[in-house]
Amino acid sequence: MKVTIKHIAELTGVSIATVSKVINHKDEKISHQTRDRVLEVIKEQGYIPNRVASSMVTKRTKTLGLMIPDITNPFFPELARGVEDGANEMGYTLILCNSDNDLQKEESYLEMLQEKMVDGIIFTASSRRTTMSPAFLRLNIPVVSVDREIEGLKLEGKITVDNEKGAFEAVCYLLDQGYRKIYHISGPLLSKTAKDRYAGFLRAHKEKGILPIEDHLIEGNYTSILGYEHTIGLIENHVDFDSLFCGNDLIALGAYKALHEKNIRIPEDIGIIGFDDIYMAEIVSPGLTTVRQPSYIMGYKAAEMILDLIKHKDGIQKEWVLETKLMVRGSTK
Amino acid sequence: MKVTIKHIAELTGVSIATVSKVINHKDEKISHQTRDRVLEVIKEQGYIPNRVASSMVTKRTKTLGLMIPDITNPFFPELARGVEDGANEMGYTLILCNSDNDLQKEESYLEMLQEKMVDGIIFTASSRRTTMSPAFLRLNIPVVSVDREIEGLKLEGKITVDNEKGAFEAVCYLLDQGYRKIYHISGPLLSKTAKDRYAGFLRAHKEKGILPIEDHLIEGNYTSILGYEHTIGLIENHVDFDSLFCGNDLIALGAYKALHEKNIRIPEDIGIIGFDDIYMAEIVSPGLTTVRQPSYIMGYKAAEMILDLIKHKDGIQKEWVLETKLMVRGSTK
DNA sequence: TATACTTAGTTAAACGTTTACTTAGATGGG
DNA sequence: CCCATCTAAGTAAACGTTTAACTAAGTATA
Repeated sequence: MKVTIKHIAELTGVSIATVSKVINHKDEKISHQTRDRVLEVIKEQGYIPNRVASSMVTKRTKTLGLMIPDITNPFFPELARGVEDGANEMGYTLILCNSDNDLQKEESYLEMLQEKMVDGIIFTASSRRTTMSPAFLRLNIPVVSVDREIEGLKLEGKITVDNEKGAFEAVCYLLDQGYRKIYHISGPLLSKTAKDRYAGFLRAHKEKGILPIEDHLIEGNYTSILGYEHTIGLIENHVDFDSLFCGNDLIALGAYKALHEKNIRIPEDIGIIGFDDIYMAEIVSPGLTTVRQPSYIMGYKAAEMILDLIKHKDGIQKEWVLETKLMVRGSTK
Repeated sequence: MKVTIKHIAELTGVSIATVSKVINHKDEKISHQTRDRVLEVIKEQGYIPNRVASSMVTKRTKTLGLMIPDITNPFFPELARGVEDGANEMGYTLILCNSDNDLQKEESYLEMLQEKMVDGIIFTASSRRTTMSPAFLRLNIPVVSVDREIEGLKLEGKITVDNEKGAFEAVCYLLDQGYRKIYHISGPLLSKTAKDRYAGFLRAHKEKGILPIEDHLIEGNYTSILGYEHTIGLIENHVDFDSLFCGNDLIALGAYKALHEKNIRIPEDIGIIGFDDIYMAEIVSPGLTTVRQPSYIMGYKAAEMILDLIKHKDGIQKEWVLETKLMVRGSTK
């Protein structure tokens, strides 16, 4: 049978309240002798506190929910790691939810998390989500969104990156290097992220006076498969392009594959810029020039912020727009 | 204030037991009318059951712990996805723990998981773990180990891959293709996984009568950094080698980088084989020949197995040794 | 008509903690 | 010596469920 606080109390010859107090370091009013005796019995019995019982009364589970589209997408492990490290430092634990960009799955996970009484949720919205469901709005725990934002919704906290500016700088760089026929393979355009990156792409052209480029947009879905296929498409249709600004690195790596297959050189024939700076961007040859997102930091900050919200700290900054950084490597000349 | 089963009972005019029964579909003995009325009130009030409270009495949290070294290592997201999908199908939820191959962190997570009363733990041991701590042995919930096993320990369940055979086949393939000077950059050799792969490497040479190769082993740590550095080392020390059998794909990709930098062609000058078949193996150019591990399936099976163990199903298979598969791509001739 | 059985519930204990409140005894001040 | 204060505990309610045991009313059986 499992040993409980009650057993410890009996064995030590004190009340359970006393045991509870020493466990929780509320022991200013406990004498050294009793405290040491309790501690000794706890150790000898291998007592492990039952946190579900204490959650019952404290109404805190010390658990956070992390909802992301897919941990298998290389952008997310870093972010998840950041969240986990931040949470862990404060003694919190993380429930992982992969929504697969599926709104229904997202909803059902959201409900599960509420049932499990998590103290807060860190949320990277499905790229298909454009609005909030009633279930979401009914949520009475803090939520902070990371990376992707939902237009028109006020969440408690928000951590994003300046996607428009990041894209703008990347495309400016391409233009400055002399590339003139840039195509953009984007993510799904109903997500704000993809829209913002496209907006940066447009503004760069506008400011540099390079036009028209209306048909230089190809909508993808952030996967390397579509990156590959769209690039193959461009080549086989003899489209005249000299560079690719990809909505993320996965798309860019798909493009790499297509170009390699067609024996087109990077960056001599075609320049490529990605977005995210996933782990592989550096490993691949040539190294992928890309817009770095501080994904680990985003996760870490999200954890910090949600913990502050949970503790009702005030005066905290509830919105962070982090800076991107252009990482110039070998895929651009 | 949060709405509880008690409110629902009052509003409907029945006892809380009745409400509980309809919630849990133990309603054979409940009339249609009351059931519908209860359901209606539940909906209208937006009632969400408090699973912490029910865990208290059922002694089930419907939560699993997943302990892995690092979700940031591309091998693990797939595995984690498999676990999550398996767990989710049965209404279970996953607590993610990254041990960083740090025994102390592993211990403290283990304790946390016990405190949170998870119903079972899926465990990929730290590569540094060679023995089980008392905390681990005290565990009174099912544990299944995936991928890495701990020598001399009997866990309830075990899911592995035949690493020796996978390595054997890979190295045989290299030898069959005419490669004769194969170096092996391994993982940390105190892990059984790394040892087994090395054993396969040795056996292949033995069976093909190619010897001696005692000094063809370089110990790495499963990171691309060491893969890169060791390869650079080989080249700069003018070691005579014609191919690399890498302990995992990350090492192999590090080697890619080194070889590209030194303008050495793959596979013409140097052939490379990796292990795992991570996502990138296919994307990279040339495609990486590698030993595929069914990581998603391993995770999924682990989830299945632990759920069976939790339910005390008997007659279940408690040990799976899955097959690897050599994926021949462009990095070998 | 008495008895047994069925139906549709209700009652109350239990799960393992935390915590506000109480208490018994010791100490100190006037 | 009496009252107030302090110290080191103990008491018991509460958290929101589940579930075994009970019950009251109706129905079928002999």
